[in-house]
Amino acid sequence: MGVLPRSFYARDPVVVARDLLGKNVRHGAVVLRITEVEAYRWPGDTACHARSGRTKRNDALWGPPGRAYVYLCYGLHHMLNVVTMDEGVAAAVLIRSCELIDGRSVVRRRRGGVEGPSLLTGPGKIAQALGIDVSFSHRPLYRQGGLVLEHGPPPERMLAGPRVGIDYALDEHRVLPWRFASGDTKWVSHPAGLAPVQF
DNA sequence: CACAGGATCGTT
DNA sequence: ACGATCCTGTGT
Repeated sequence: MGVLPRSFYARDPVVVARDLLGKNVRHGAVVLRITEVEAYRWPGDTACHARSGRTKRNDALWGPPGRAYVYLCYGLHHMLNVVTMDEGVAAAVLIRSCELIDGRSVVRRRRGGVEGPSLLTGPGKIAQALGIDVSFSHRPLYRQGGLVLEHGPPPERMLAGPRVGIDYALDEHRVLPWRFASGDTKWVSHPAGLAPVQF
C-alpha cells in the first residue's frame, strides 16, 4: 500500500479529516483502518491546544504538515494527532477510532485482551494499540518503516457531529460538525452524536 | 510556588 | 458517576 504524501496534509484540517476516513495507520505489524476523526485549528477554535500560544508541549501542532502531534491526556492516555496546514499554523486531526486490519495478537496484548469494537474505539485506545507515546511527536508520517499513514478505500457513507469532550468551550465552535466517522462500521466511539452528511 | 482541570478509560 | 494520574497554564 502506498504511503500518503506530505502534500496530503498541507490543507485545512476539516478537509484532511474527512479524507482520512478509510486510510490506514501502520506501526510495525499493526495496521488500523481509520473510522473516526476530529479536526482542530487555531485561530477560531477555542478547543484547540494552540489557544494559549506555542509551547513546548504543543510545538508539533504548529510545525510542518504530515507529522505526529502526541500529547498526554488526564495523565494517562496518549492522543495521536496528524498535523495539517503549513509551518506556523496550528492545525491537526485527532484519530479517535479505527478498525483492526492486521497485528491482532499484538493489539490484543497491548489492550489487555479486549474483544470487539471496544478494542479500538477511542483515541486513548488507538495510541495504546499502536504502541506510541509523546516521544512520537514531530515524527514524519510519510517515511516508510516508522509510523506511517497509507492509502485506503473511503467509506460508503460518512457521518458528522460535534466533537467529543469539548463541553468546556461553550462558544459557537461547540456545534461545528468537526467530528467525522464512517457510516459503514460499528467501530466508532459515541455513535449517538453523529448524523449522515454528503462527501 | 500552589493549584485546578483536561480532545479519556474502565469500573462501580 | 467516579477515580486514576501528570503536565500545563494561570495566579499569587
